[in-house]
Amino acid sequence: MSSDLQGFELPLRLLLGFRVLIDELHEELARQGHPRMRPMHGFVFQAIMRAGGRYGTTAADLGRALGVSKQAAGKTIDMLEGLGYLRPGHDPGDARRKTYTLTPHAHDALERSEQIFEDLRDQWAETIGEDRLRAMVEDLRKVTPPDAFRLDTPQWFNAP
Amino acid sequence: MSSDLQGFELPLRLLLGFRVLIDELHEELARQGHPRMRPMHGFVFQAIMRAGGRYGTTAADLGRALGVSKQAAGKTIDMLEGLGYLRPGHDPGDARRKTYTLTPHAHDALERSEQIFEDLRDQWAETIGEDRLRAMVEDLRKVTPPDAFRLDTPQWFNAP
DNA sequence: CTAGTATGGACAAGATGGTTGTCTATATAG
DNA sequence: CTATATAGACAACCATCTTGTCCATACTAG
Repeated sequence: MSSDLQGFELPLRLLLGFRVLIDELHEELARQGHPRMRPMHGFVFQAIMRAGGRYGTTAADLGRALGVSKQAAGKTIDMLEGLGYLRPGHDPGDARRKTYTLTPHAHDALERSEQIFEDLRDQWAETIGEDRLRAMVEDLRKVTPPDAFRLDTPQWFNAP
Repeated sequence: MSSDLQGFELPLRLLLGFRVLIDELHEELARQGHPRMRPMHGFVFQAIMRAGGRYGTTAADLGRALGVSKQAAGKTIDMLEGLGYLRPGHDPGDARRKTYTLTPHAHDALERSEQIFEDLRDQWAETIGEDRLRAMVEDLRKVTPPDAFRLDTPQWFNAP
């Protein structure tokens, strides 16, 4: 980055760091049988695991978890179901709820993501040192909200 | 963040760190007379300053600099011109080029952004320590591309 | 000088991914 | 039993970026 960015360097490096990890994750995921996974799908899977109830997660649940409308969440669910990552079900105690749970294919994607992130983390540790990397994450925890799972609008940096 | 994210923590914290800075920047910018500035406009201003020629930057220049189509860049330019951040001009040596340069209002926004980022940086330094913060940026420099000004598609984490 | 090629800008159409609003069916609280 | 809240389906709309086409201007090789 050229010298004239000065004050912009901290945010920019954070964004670039994120991009580097995410881009490499998805290159590798594509090689490992998940070519259609998109950058946010891993987060969506996590949200689906945690947001729902006993019998799975509904579009409304997911929308609340991700901070988007239930309609937007519904479209994401349709796509993921089409890709074989979600399986529909129902809640025997509430006939309104159309639930979804992760398929084995989705669990495979999550496990591979974990492994790939771990490998990338190890590469970073080799470059900057394990202690420094640990310090970085620890420090970031101190300056970011503790439980920010919602990213609020996924297009937040384009949003009006 | 709950414990089960494990490997996702590094990328997530990087993204959250970026969001925290950008959100606070724009809250403060709004207070300081720039309520319509959007998260990427600061980067666009930087790109406009550096991407063009002697007489300013064209939509095609900007598109190349940002990694988007010239049409998309043109729409961004239209919006920024409408907000009073860009002034049209022309290149006396090339009648095809419709150039744009930053207005004083845009320079004001850039200066205020610099100042606000500096203040936010100081807050972080107070929380985690000046040395640790410096180490963080230094380390991120080592693991990110040196001159990545292009963010390639601005919607990269939604892109197909 | 001229012919061919490259580039800037305008315009239109389409994809994507989000929004709000409305409707019906089911649940739940009083 | 009635009133209210919520799930889901459907439709309309909006924003942003894309591709493709077209014309005017510039550049380069002969």
